[in-house]
Amino acid sequence: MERFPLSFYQRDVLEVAPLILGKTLFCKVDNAVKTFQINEVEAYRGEEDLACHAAKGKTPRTKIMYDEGGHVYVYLIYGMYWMLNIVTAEKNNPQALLIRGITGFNGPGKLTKALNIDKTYYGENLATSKRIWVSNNEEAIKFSTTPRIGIDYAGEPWKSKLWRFVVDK
DNA sequence: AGCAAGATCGGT
DNA sequence: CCGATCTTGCTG
Repeated sequence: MERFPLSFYQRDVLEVAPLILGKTLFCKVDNAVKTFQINEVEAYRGEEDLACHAAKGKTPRTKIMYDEGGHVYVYLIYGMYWMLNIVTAEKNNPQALLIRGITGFNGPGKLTKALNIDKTYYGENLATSKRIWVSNNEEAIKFSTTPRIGIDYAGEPWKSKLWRFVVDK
């Protein structure tokens, strides 16, 4: 299956989330390309979403979210865990999907450690990168939604939005 | 220049 | 529940 082009990511993050669930993530680890199924993601949707880093506007860290969808947004949290995100929507509409789970690794900090993902992936283009991309497959999946994890500080209505998408077992 | 907080995780 | 660990963005 061919990798998704940038256009796949250039629509609302709430549209991309269910579409990307169950799809195949390719990542080069120790010089070998490995594949994983994406089974948990969270949507962060624009400056109005107080849980989204873009709520603070465009900064050196968040500027990639203002670029067109299909790029990678990586940042360090708690001084020790890299978070892997995929930017969605059109240019200047800052949205991103946090990858929280893939086959074999549940938890956003654990999967980036397993894939050796760090700040050097910031801005990577999923349509042309040689070390990370996503492709379609024939998987038929069902999913459930829940509130997002660890963002209670954002308050209502954001902390209650059902913007965490999980593949059913 | 200094500081508080954070999209986590593993051990008590 | 608590600590590890350090970048970021805000304040002064």
